[in-house]
Amino acid sequence: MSLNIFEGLNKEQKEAVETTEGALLVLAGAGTGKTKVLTSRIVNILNQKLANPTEILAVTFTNKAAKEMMQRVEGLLGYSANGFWIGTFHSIGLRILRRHYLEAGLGPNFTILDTSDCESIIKQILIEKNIDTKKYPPKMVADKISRLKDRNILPDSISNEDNQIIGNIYLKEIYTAYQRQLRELNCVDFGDLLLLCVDLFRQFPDTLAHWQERFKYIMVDEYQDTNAVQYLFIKILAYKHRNICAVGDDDQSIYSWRGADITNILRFEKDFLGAKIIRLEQNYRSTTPILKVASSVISQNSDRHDKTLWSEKNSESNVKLYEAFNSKQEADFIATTINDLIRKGYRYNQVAILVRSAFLTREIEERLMFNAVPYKFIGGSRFYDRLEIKDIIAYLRLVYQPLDDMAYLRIINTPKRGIGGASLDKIRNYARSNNLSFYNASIDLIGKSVVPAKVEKELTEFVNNFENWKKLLDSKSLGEITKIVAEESCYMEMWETENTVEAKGRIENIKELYTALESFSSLEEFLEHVSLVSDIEEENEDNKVVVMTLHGAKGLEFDVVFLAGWEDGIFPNQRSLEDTGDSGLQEERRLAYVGITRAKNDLYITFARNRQVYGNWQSSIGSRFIEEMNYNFVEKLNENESSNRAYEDPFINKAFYGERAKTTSGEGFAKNVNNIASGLKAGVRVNHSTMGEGEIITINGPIATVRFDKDGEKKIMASFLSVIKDS
DNA sequence: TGTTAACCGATTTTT
DNA sequence: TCGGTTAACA
Repeated sequence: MSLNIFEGLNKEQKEAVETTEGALLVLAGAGTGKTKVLTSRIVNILNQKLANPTEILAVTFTNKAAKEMMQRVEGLLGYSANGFWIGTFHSIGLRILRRHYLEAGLGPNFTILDTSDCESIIKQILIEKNIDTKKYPPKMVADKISRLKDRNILPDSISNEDNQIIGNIYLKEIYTAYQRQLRELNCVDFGDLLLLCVDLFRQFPDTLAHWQERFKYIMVDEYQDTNAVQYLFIKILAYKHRNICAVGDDDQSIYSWRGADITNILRFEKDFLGAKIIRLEQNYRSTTPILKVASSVISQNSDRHDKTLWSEKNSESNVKLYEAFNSKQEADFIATTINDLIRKGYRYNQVAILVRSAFLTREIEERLMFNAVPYKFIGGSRFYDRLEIKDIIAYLRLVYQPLDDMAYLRIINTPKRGIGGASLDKIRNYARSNNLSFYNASIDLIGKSVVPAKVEKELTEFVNNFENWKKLLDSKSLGEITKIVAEESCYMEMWETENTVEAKGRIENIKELYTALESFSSLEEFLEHVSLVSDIEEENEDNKVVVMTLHGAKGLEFDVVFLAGWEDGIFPNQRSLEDTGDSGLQEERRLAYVGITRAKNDLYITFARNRQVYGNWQSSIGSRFIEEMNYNFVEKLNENESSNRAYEDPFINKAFYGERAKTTSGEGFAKNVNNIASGLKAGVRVNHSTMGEGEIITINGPIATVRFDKDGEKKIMASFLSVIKDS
């Protein structure tokens, strides 16, 4: 057993596995076998008896990655890895918080709120503070707080710069109120899972010492995606033994907008002095042409660890580039090409279509359907996020924890029980003044005639139901209990009476939930799973083409990949450039790199010169990333085809085939092509849905300066303007 | 309290 | 264009 873990490892991989002591950064390019290194390394440490399984901490970002690591370790060891500290950052944080909940200022059995729960709390706070939620959407504010948490900033330590004004008050006030509210509800959000851990370590040195002592070896996967808190969490824990191994690829850092800080990986050597760096550059996934194209694009980025992937998989087949006249033609090309591939012996599930934004899949899906290509879209709404599932889970949460006001509020009037805003206000007041949860207040209120008799009757039934359901916990399985809950609450009936296709789907989902529940041994375990895991395990190995966003494809590989919608403005995404300038462009480029390196054998890149966006046609030019590709390895599929030259605009053709203004933020004529095609230019009278009519003064790419008849000069998004035709 | 009409706004989403 | 949210009604 102990000998064969080195079998099949290349020199660098072997070195990484053998380097157990000190700080080690493994720069693992796409497809270079990083999981293999991590798992072999864990097993090597165990084999050498350097540590017990519980003294090794291995953190990942996704449950999927954690699960895979677990399974591969088990495969190498030959026994179960249950009890190993292999998990996502959040699940590890949770494990620690559960043990130290009092020190962390939490109650027992605290619950984890999802993003939408958090947003509704923020919304409540904004309304209470008289802030216009149209001007300051709760989602935006929640996002700001979440980013602060990513950076290890609690309300007290917020800097002046970060303490923005929201309406008439400071962000700090909202953040403080939010945290107070979470604690009152005995809840944490995702950010808290790590933030509170780090804070706990800061406040309780003994507790920290215990964990520092314990974890002799620490490993971090996808290090390029760590945020400041995660970095701190790891760094603090590694302080005692100083054995930290980070594995990642700065070129695949694509989550900065979620707080990931690429500088963590870029400055690893400075943070961990004496750190060793090992580069894994041999790629076992893609053919040489694919890697050449990937390298040529990513090498345009300035802020990166230099490395070059190579492969022994040579191929005659270059990367294929297809230019479509419009998005329909692009989608048809993809669908018919897939059908050709199937005829050549490929299976549907070897093929993936990846796009920058989810809206791009709409037309593709339509043409796939038209051309009878079976597909599945991955990403969309997650199982546990579905309305009906969240409702049922709210019932279960309230069975488990009567203090859970969020759950109560969600379902008290679902299905309709005639308990609306007015009655709820009375319950809320009673609960507040008696310091009770909504549920307990409801129990108290029965017989007090505070609420109308009809409401009181409904409340009685509601409470009685819950008391009965609680009694079932010991005698029945979770699936059975849930079925009883769904039926006795009349929740199922609500959908059954609707009798639409949609309602039928919801009923199916709920039934699927019954089944899924059977694999959990306790309600507690299930509720924890729901909070930290986004989806029910998908075991279906359907033979279908996969359609998803580039972000969703990270970590996956396919024989054939189609990268669609490579148009400037769409990819790289306009907003990304506007918001974050050059660093935004670099991240988009990394996204391109991630997309390209998903392909094992065949890669198709497509773009459409005309595309319908939000109902109106937009003209675009090819993505600048296309021009960055090494053309020795690119085959233009329709270079001389004249049939799709219906849109013969010499200006646009020049923009695509000729030189382009070399700017990072996309200024210059290239981006104005869209505007010119839609008739937007200086001097033209335009209409804006809220500002009314006005005249364009200047226009630069997506931003137009317009003198409005009513409000004077304003900068406005060009896409929101429509040309007024003179009569 | 519940239903309908207009209105706005619109990337990416591992936990 | 489309879907989610709000404001106005019945």
